[in-house]
Amino acid sequence: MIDTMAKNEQNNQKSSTVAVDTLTAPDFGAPAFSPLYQQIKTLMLQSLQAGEWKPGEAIPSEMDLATRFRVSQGTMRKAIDELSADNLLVRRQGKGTFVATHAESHVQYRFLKLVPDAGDQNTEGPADRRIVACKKIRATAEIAKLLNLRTGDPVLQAQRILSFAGVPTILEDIWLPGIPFKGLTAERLAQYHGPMYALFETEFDVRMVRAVEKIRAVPSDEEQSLLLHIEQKTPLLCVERIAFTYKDIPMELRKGYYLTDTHHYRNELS
Amino acid sequence: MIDTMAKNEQNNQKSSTVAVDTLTAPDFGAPAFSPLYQQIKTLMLQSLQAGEWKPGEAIPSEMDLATRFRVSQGTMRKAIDELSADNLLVRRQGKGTFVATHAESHVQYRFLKLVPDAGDQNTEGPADRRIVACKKIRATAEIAKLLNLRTGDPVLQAQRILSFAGVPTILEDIWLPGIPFKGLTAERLAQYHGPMYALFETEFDVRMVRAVEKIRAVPSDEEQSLLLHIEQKTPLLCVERIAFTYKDIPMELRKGYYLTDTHHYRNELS
DNA sequence: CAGTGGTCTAGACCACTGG
DNA sequence: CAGTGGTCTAGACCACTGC
Repeated sequence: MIDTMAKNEQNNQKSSTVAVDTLTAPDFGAPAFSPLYQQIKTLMLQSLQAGEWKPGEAIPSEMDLATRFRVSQGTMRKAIDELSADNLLVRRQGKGTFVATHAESHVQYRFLKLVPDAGDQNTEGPADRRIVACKKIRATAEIAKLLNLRTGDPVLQAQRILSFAGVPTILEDIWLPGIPFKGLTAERLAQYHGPMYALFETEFDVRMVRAVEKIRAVPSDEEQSLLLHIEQKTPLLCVERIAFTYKDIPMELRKGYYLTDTHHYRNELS
Repeated sequence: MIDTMAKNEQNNQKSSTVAVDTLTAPDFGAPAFSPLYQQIKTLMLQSLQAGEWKPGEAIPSEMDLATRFRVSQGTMRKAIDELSADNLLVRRQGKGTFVATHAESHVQYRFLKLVPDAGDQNTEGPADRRIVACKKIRATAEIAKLLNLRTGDPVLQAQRILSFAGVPTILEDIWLPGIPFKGLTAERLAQYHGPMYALFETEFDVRMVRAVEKIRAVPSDEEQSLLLHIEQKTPLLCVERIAFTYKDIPMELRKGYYLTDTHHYRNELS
């Protein structure tokens, strides 16, 4: 019993916190209490961002990480739990914990919420992607603002069409910041088969982690009508997306125009 | 040390599981291992559904519940954590854990994702709700299917318009199963100021917990154009929602038509 | 079989709330 | 101040995976 008590007194919350406090920013005046697992989570995020573990790879075991950060398995676990809840990590019992990736994702399109009206989306083959255009431009004021750039900064603009069962259904305009995506060409985009975000991961070390979408109903203009083979002023679902990497840095602006006569945008609320 | 070992052997996972296994359904052939905290979660759900604690009320403390279910605080905590993650409970440090409600919700409209284009939605006053119609009908095949009823079952149909800053922006058709909402009238709907789901909670003991939405772009028809003061065939965001109570029972079908020239549907992906 | 994540416990102490 | 949720630990054992 005495032995047990001694242990508890040594390994209580305060002493453990001190052990890691040296790793956190000094708190000038602000108390800003931050639990241990939060600090660990931040450190893990930095490792992810720095590319210490690549998408799809396994990270060290809970015990190894707990030892590395000098915390208990429980605390390490809580940190991983949160990263897992944020879809940055994926746990697999008996195998390990892996860095989330857009490649081998169970659902091919993690961010595409358009599904066929007929329930079974498994009957639907993979989308046919066709690159229409891809060129280097300079950021307009609007694009610069949304991508956190300056007006005139280099930007890569692409346009593509996705068809389901041969029917053109989605028209997308995509803007990418020029620096991180230096070297991306229409050819590279066209020849790649698979989710675009998977290509971003492997070729440019850019991992899309989160996105915000603004959805509106708009009438199709002339260009859209031509490309999608529809009458002018057909109502389209306009989906404006900004996708972020780690640290909430915007890395893509995408304006999608969805034909919703055989498909719909599915959303869950809770 | 011997004392400690003895305790651990008594209070290990297996013996604790047995203590609660009597509360679970017998597992015919299927191993179907279910962790303790999951079983507790199920029991909590039943209490919530039975109305043992009303929306807005505090539930017993973690320790009390842990005692009641004969589990450790840690396990009880994990059960509550999950219910909290599902938005069924709300934890407030130092005060207690409360049953989630649509009334005193920090965000007035938990399920309404339409926000003004100009960032600051605080500048926008509360929506003006106007009931256009409310009558008892019999379920069509389509409505019956979506609400899990039989064709011809009694259904309450309502129509209303929401205006922001005096501008009619949302037109909604709502269908409710007749039995649980027996006694709901146009007058009651019209005189109530506040979220409709809050009224459902207090007057009919129906708590909306989850919803699925199908979103499309459609041209406005004649009726919609008149009610929203717009040209015919103006593109509208068609939002078809099915809202569920506990146990995934559908309790509302709602078809909303949103004008998206000054507002947009905001969605977060991760 | 060893290694990984997943569950459970007991106990201590911290942070926040309100009387 | 007592009561609540929140954090942390140490240690045990279970379930799953793959060699």
